[in-house]
Amino acid sequence: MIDQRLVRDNPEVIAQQLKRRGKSIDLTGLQLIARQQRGLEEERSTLQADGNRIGKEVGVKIKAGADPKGDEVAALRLHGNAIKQKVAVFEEEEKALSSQLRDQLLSLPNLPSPLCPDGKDEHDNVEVRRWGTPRIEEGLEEHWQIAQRLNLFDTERSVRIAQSRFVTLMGQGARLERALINFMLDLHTSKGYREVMPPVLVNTASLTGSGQLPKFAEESFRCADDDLWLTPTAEVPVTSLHRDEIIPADQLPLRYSAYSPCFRREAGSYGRDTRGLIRLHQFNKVELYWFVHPDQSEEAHQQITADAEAVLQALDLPYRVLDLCTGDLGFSAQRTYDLEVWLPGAGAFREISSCSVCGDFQARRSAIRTKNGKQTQLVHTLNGSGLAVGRTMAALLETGQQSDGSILLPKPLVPYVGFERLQPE
RNA sequence: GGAGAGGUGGCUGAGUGGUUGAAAGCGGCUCCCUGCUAAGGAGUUACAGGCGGCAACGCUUGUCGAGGGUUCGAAUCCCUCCCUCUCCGCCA
Repeated sequence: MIDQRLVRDNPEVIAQQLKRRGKSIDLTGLQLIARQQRGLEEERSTLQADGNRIGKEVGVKIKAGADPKGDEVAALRLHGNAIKQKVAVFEEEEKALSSQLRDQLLSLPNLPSPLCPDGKDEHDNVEVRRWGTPRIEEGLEEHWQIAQRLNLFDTERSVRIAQSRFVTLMGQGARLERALINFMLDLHTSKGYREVMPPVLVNTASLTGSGQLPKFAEESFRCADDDLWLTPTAEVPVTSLHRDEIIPADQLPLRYSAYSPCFRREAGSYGRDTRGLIRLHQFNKVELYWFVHPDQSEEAHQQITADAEAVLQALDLPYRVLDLCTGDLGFSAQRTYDLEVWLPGAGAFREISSCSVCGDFQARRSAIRTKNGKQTQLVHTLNGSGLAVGRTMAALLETGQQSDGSILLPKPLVPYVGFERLQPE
């Protein structure tokens, strides 16, 4: 959420920054609401101060021996009642304005960082570096072909169990998925991340706190009878780990690595990635999440990205890093690095991690602050996939394919999986 | 699902109508003392909004789970809701 003081005092700054995202928003209405609200607040609190004074006066007089039913006290009561009525009128108006203001503010995306490259859509993203040598060959299979051939999952039966876009991993496939989760968590915890396994059902406040609501309700699965949703990413529960908290400055940065299944409706992606592990309603992800002092988010962003890259490097998977342009930035992000892994079978780079710095955007929505001496201030938050597990498996399958049809796994993974290569069972 | 108890500041925990944003303790911060030192003393310390000030800070409003109500005045009384804990039942 954007600071409402900015809306009041410098709405043109917001408009200008949101324009970089490709959104032209007229904020004069919102500014008016914000200013009216503040005006009412001023009048109301002055009145309330009068009312409080009368209340005290009555108490003092009665204690001093005045007749509680005498004229003097009765006059004060009358005055108190009059004030009360006026306050009620102001209050009602003020509340209406406040909730309007809040609703609209919650629907505004974060302002892009000044460092974020300007651009319209994904074509304007800036490649900042590459790692590894992409395997480019004719005749390589795509991961879903390999998975089918090696019997790693069952998609048809998954429709019976659930729907399309669900997958049931089996045998070596299930084993590999599990190994990858462990591998990633071990790698991150060895660098000081605290491991987290959060609830995957989250309430509305949690989804609002990290920015998925109110705008993206149609992307999440909801439990109709409860105030609960299936989490689209561990970023949601981990943000709310510290919702409404003041974190002592000496505890920052807090760095978490959370495994969770993730659930997304993928509304509006009908024809795309219908086969395999790329786009599913349910997938596994290991998420990295930082709460940092506001001065440190810039360096933290570099570090969290490096920590995500470390997984790809350990698995020997070539990738490139994109600095997302303003037009491609997610709702809560200020700046984002996407990691795209090379898929030799598909012959393309594919997003496997998204590392974002959100500034105080989520912290303000979630009331997460830190305190240094007397000063209370909002923390900054960062998140990054470390990594999307299904897509990692896809990359491993395509990268490790051998001429005999087996799949060679990277060495560091072997102790986790229990075998060196996947082959027909 | 049944019965009961309870939700108060960063934490523990007092407080049942009057100047209480709230005792005490812990923790934090500042300063002091120091030959009895894994110590002692003094002070300070909630959050959010608004106004004033370059600032230190001052003034003011709201907040004792949430929302309503009674009252000149509510942490305290009434109503509704939410949540937590304990016991019983059921169950991974």
